[in-house]
Amino acid sequence: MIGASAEAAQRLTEKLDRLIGLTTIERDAIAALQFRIEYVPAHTYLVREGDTVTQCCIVINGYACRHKVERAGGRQIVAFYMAGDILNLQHILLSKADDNLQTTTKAMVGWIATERLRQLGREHPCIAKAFAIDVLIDASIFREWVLNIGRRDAKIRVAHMICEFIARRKTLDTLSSFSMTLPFTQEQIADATGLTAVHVNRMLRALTDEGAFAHQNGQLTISDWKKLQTIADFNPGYLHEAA
Amino acid sequence: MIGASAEAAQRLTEKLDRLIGLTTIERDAIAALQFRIEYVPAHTYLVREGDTVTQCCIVINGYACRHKVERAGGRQIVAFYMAGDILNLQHILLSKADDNLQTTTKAMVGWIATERLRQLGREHPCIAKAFAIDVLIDASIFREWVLNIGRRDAKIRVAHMICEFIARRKTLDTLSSFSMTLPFTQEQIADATGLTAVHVNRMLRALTDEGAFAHQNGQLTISDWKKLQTIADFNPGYLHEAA
DNA sequence: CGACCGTTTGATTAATTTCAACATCTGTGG
DNA sequence: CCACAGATGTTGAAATTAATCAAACGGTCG
Repeated sequence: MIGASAEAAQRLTEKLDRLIGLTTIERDAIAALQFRIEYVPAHTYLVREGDTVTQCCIVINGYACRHKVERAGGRQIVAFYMAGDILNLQHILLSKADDNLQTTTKAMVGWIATERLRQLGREHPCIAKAFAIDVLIDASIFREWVLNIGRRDAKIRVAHMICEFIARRKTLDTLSSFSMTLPFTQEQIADATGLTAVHVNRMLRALTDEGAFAHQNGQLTISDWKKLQTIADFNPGYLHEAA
Repeated sequence: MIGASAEAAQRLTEKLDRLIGLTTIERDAIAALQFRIEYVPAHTYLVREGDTVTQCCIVINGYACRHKVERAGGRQIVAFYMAGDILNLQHILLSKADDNLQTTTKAMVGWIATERLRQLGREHPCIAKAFAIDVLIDASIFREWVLNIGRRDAKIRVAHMICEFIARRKTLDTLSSFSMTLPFTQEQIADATGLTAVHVNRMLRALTDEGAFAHQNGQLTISDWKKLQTIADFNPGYLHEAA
């Protein structure tokens, strides 16, 4: 059993190590960071649009999302976050939040001053580089979402979003058949794909019918990962995973 | 009359200066950069998805876009670029292109090795910071596009996209009434908003009818900039312009 | 002039939303 | 342990939005 702050540091180390590889010195520097730990229920706002933000937030366990709201009240989720993800690295350089960060499940998160991360980046250029790469990959994902929502039909769109979630969680194992929990309500999938919950329900049904996957009670079973990716027009290049 | 490479440096200086303000030393460092100048026709590919990229490209005049294509052939423009914009700063850290860069009009562009920009960033941390801020603002714009395409109806979507273009071109003057050239075909607007050209045409008509703007031959006349922004649900905060 | 590209318009079709009802699951307090 | 309330999931029918198909119009360039 390690302390909660150490666990946050551990998650961050794993993530950055995956991105560029870390030396012992850099690992130690990250391990020395102090995170303020917070246990929050589902649907808790971590940052609101317009806030001036001086703390970065890392997910230790649970899930969170980033979303924006248009005038008529429609909500669009623009990103999902999971263990190890830093929600708002951008606040290292931009203080004003232009959207909302909210947990989607019960979660454990860690907070650390943006100034502390700036200092870390100055002292360890490779860590600064890893932060920058993380931001660039996020941007690449946003672009794929624009394509997904703008040009793919509802069924493929939902399948693609699920593929991306799986690809980001799986981290490297290459099983063709597996099972996992989908920690989203159909309404959250709808808000992420620009559809309605009702239509997402029908598309999940259609995907199940054609054997893309089986699902019940939020449990998703993939019998043929390659096939699902084909159905979803999913090509993971845009995730820029360490090969 | 200055040399073309110097003009590229000039545009870049203006842009970075707008983002964070530059010292004389930094300006001189940018002025010392050598750009390889290229005059290209409309619809020229500058980078293709899958390319390994070792040069960054800056627009000196004309317009370009970034786009992705889905399996069925649908094209989605995910960003527009104009004079002073660096198209692909991301290749300073990611070598693989995950989408296409293409001019939309005849254009003059300047190329410079990513390694040269990395060196510049190492020698001038403030320039590195300006690069990072530019990337972060781009990411913020992608997120707004996800919202725009995912949740706003066609008319507002088109109006919003036009507002963003105007806001990025206007740079600070606060006229309420003005006129400008829209350098896009209706098909390009369609590819950027996730609609068809036919429907864009009808939405432009509807916007004209309700007095959002007048337009003919690609010339756009705005009589009430505030009103257009209201119609478009356009709030420029996400552009993070230097206030 | 004629070909081509982009724009405009109308009619029809397809995809998705909306509305409404009901079913199922989950957590909580009695 | 059960009953209940609230949230989530499911289904059907109608309404709406946007796409598709098709044709004509307008300017531009060789």
